Amino acid sequence: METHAKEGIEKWQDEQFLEDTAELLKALAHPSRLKIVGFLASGKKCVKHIWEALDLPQPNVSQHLSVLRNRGILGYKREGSIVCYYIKDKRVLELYRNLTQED
Amino acid sequence: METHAKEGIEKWQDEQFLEDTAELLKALAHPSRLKIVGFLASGKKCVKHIWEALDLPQPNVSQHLSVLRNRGILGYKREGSIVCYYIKDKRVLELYRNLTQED
DNA sequence: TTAAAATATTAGAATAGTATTATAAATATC
DNA sequence: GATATTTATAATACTATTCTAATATTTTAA
Repeated sequence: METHAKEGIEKWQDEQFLEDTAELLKALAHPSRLKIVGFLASGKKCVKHIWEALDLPQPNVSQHLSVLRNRGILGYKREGSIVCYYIKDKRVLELYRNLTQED
Repeated sequence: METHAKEGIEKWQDEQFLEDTAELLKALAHPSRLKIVGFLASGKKCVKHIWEALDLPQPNVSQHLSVLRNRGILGYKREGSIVCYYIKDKRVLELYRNLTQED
């Protein structure tokens, strides 16, 4: 009576887990993308607000947003002429809090 | 009466934090390195044991170990002719557990 | 001191990630 | 429709990462 297919297998033996998780971490493993995630941790923000607040060139931010969006970390919503991004993957919020907490 | 220098500043505004954290994540953001960390999560292991258990070429593992070691994630101890690695950075254990916990 | 075992390093080619610049697309306003 | 604003995409040059194969280093034991 197995309730899960991979019961008893350690996570590090699950190649799918390793690849997916590495992809997730890779997406976060850049100062600017981490900055974006940190900025979005307090809520949804529009693109212009993001690149102005973070003091980064607009196309650069747009590219980083697309990395985060394509890996399912961010979601977005068009609101008229502006586009607003938010953190979609709850695990990422947890991870970010984990990384920012003082020891 | 400030007890910390950077009080009141959000973490995402701290460029040093962003760079350090991105480096940490980058070191973990590879399937084989994640696999090594997962294997070491249960305790110290010697190099041969690592590359045999993980079914990876010896020089490859050695290179990955050096990445993890250089970034302070792993520590090691020579014991006679063999070298044993262990997880030195406690944050990484927390991160790994965070990543492996089921939702 | 030589040989074997364990681990590390190096060199090279292939691939991937990045910033910058320029341009395109979508929407809103006039 | 013309124009301004916002965001995305493309092209390029540059740098970094990765794997593989070969070789070096360290330790132990014969």
